Amino acid sequence: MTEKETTPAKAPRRKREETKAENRAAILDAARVVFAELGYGATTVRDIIRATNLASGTFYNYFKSKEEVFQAINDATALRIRPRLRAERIRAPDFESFISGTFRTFFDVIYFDRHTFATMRTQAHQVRVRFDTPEVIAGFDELRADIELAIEKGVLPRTDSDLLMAAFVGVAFEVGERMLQREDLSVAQAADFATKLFLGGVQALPRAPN
Amino acid sequence: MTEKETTPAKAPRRKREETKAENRAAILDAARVVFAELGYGATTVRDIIRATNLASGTFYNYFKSKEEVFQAINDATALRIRPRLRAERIRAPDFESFISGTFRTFFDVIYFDRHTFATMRTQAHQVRVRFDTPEVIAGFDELRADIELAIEKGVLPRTDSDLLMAAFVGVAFEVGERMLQREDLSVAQAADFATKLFLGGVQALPRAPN
Amino acid sequence: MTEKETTPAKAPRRKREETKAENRAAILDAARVVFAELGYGATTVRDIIRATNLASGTFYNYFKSKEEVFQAINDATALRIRPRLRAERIRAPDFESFISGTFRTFFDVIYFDRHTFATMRTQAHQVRVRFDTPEVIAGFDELRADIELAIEKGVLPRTDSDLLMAAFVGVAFEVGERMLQREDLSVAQAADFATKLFLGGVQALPRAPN
Amino acid sequence: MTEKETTPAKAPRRKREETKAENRAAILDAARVVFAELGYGATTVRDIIRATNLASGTFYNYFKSKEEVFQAINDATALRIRPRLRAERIRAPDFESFISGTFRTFFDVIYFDRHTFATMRTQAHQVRVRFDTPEVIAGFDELRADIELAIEKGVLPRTDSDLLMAAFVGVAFEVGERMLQREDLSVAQAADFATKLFLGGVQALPRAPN
DNA sequence: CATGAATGAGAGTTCATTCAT
DNA sequence: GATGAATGAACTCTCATTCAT
Repeated sequence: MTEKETTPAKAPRRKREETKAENRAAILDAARVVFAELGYGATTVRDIIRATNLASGTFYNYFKSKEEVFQAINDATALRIRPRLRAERIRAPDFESFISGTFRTFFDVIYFDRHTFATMRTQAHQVRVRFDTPEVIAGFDELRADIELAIEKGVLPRTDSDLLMAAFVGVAFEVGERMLQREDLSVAQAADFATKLFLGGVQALPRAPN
Repeated sequence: MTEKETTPAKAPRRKREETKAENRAAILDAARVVFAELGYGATTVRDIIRATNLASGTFYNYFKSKEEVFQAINDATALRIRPRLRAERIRAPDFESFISGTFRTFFDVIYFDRHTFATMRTQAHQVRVRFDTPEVIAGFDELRADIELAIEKGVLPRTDSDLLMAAFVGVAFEVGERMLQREDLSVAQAADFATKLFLGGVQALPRAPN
Repeated sequence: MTEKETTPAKAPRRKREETKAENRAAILDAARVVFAELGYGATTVRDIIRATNLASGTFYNYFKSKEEVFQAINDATALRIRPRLRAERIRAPDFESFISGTFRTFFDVIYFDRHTFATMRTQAHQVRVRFDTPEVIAGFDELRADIELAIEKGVLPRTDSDLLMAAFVGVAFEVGERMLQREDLSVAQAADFATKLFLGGVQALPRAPN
Repeated sequence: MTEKETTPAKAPRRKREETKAENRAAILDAARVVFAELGYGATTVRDIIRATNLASGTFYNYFKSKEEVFQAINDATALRIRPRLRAERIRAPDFESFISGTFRTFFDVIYFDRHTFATMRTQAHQVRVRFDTPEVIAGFDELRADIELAIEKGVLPRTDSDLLMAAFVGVAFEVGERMLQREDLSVAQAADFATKLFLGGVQALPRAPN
């Protein structure tokens, strides 16, 4: 019924909206790959369109600029990471499992998205670019709130929560990147390593399987 | 004696070479600022020249591309960091002072260069670019060798030295950046924090002054 | 029937393709003139665009470089010359008419294109450039095959066919050029001259009308 | 004496003039090579200087532009060819030896200069450039005067002397070029071929050694 | 005179963006 | 709404030329 007449062309209204969604998704996917390959600053709108099979003009029906695309990607990434991190923290019974759960979740996500993150490393001899935009970092910011809560409760020493956050982020991104580079490291192992380092320092680190 | 007065044949030559050195420095300085402002990928050679009062063609008397400028900046940075890190490690009597000395030195250097590093953060919605190019990383690689040595000697548990390196780098850059952002943190405090985290985990962290 | 009226969907498309064809032709025409005026080596892509009323970027929608334009011009020229030369040779009953037909055809074609070829000479103190690119030469190469055939058949002495070809080409281009320069020489006269020279040497040359 | 004091530097006056002559020659030699390699239109002053070990500024002490260099080269070439052609013509007892002597002399000269002329061919797929500038052609123009003289005397039929000249030039350059390209052709053979063609047409051509 | 760095015009080319189709 | 050619600004880089040394 709905398909019978309102659409003058062959495509029913629903089809149109599907196409729109597909085009938008195609642009976002292409942009993720291209940003990773060329770096954000160096990629041009044309680079993004080229990685798509859309016409150049079509891009502007969806986004005004590469900045807007970037924003959209980040929003989507944050949307995937943040709820999971939050759920993890809420569920955690103690500080230890709160830390291990956070690392674990983070490594899970980047492993799932490894194709996007992986290409980011291939720019040999070049500057590394990390997707730690404000939006992504914001996910960790909630974590700081919890750190501060833990300090209040006496579970953690009354330390500089901002620096602890920074250290957390640094280890998460850096160890995560190695995990993606290497083939012999599981998400569990990476999470275990980071967690032990945070809980007990180098002396507490897991023995290498070797 | 020969150095006392202006030899008519030598003075001019000296003038020329001085100008060249000045121009080269002007380009490097401008590049540092512009890279920081626009991000490495987005800056063009013209952006660099514009930040200078040289003619466009002059750039190419000194560098072939922005990549080469970047390389030169990094080489200079590495040249300042690596010898100091190496000296530090050699001097260190035990693993603890080896770690603390390394963090301390690293934070010292980036604090000294804070104007370069600081501007790098201001690119609001943009991807952060880190100056961890191969050359800089190489400085840390020597550190990995020492980590492995420490493991051999039994000073450290037989853990994954690659991941330990990664964690080290992550904390150094991330905590270092916070140190530069904030006005209430000394090099000593940042180094103390990072060192304690590495040696004893979060429980060992220093109490905040507050 | 289907061709009778303007299909609202097709008319626009046709317009586009017409414009494209026009632009391509405009570039080729401009290039012919500019190559002739400045010489091939000295003309720049921008010179070609300037001789057009297209925007600079438009050039690159059609050609990648001036080399490619040049190629296109030659292909078109060869396409006009070669089939005619071939037909001529096939039709020729004996060696004499084969030679006279070839000269005649060649002069015919360059006379038809005289506006292109003529301007080529005006570059006063400059090196002359001849449009004897591989493609054009290839037309003559077929002629060499026929020369060799004629030698096999005993119609021609067993001489150096490569040199004979060279002489043929030299005379064709050089006499052709004079023909275009002068106003008192018809295609027929030029062909007659060249043919007689080839068949009987200077003693056989036609008497000047004077 | 002359060396003792007027020259403040170590070089005596004579030395200076020698140096000047050397520099001028170096530029001309370099230009010959470069013109041949890149084609006249495409070569830049810089290309010429680069093929020299002089500084860029030095060029302008000798020539104002590449046009001027070109002029100088042609003058020199004409100076080498024209007197020889003239001597040849004067010496020739009859029309036959006049033609054969001219071809012979021309092929002699380009063979002597084969390194310059040879490189001219290597520009595969590119437009061929010939050094038949007005100056060089002028050498042949004197030949036309002789042709007309021969016609007056009745040695030659009263034909179109301009076309005969053109044919002469065409064969000379084209056959000459083949001679340089091939390794199995002597100057004598090439001259013999061209001469026989002019004197008796294709039927009179020399039998190939094969 | 030789030198070679500085200059800015101008080359080739790509880009973001528009808009007729 | 999709298309893709046109546009001209802007980019990378080279050039001819000058001139302090």
